[in-house]
Amino acid sequence: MEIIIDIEDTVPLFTQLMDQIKKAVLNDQVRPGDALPSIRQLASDLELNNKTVAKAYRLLERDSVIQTKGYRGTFIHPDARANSANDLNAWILARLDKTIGALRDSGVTDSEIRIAFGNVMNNRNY
Amino acid sequence: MEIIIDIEDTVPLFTQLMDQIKKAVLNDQVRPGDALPSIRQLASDLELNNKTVAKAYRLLERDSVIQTKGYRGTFIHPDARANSANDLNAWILARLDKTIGALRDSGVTDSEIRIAFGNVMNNRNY
DNA sequence: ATATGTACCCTGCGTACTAAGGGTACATAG
DNA sequence: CTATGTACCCTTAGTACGCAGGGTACATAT
Repeated sequence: MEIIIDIEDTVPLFTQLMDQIKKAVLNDQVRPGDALPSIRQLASDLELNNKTVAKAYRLLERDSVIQTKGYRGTFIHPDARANSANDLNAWILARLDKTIGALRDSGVTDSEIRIAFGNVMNNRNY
Repeated sequence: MEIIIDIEDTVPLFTQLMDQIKKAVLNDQVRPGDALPSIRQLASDLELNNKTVAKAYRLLERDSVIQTKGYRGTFIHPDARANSANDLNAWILARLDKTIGALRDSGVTDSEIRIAFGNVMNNRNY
């Protein structure tokens, strides 16, 4: 599995990393159970910050593409193939688009939507 | 109808203005058909910018609390009482809270929600 | 000429977020 | 002692938005 990070790309580094790991899974370049480099190792190889790699790993684990086993390292998830094909962001977008579209159709301004959104995100639900 | 604007208040000026006009409607201090001051006149009286008053009027008209009749001026809407009792922002908040709560419950991070939200608001639905 | 709502240009200030990095520390298990 | 993931602390740069104001202009109708 060869990973290439382009720091000039507008795509965030952690996203580039996630995308390439998922791509490697889909292309059978890595298979369930295979070990991945440690966070620190990969960060060193790619000249990235530990936190950037850790972020990508954390999200990939949430999406069940990889599995971290504490001090034993990180491995490809048994269901990695199926889960790598999921486009979570597209799903989020569709859900939000539906709600926001309904608000806009009701004459609510974008400004009002943004303010209400900010309140919800900060748990100030009033 | 007496309107008092507190520029020290954290509540936005146009919101204070909207609130007080709606309150005057609910208290029967103004009635459907009554004329309101012109935008420029009210801005001058309250020492506000024309655009601030215009913004409040625009939103109040959208909410059918007032009616603007072009060069003839602005008047209280026939259904002003009922429409002044509506809390649009609470309704927006409830709609968004439902969608966002579902996303959060699915493990989506706030960061991801915010980014997707930004894309939807900018009609970059991809 | 005057007054109406409305639309557009521009500014400034405050706020809040993402992305990314630097550093330190911890419990775990070998 | 070493390596694992993880959790904090901090900073920096870039971006985007709300609110408010200043100014100019327009078609409308009296």
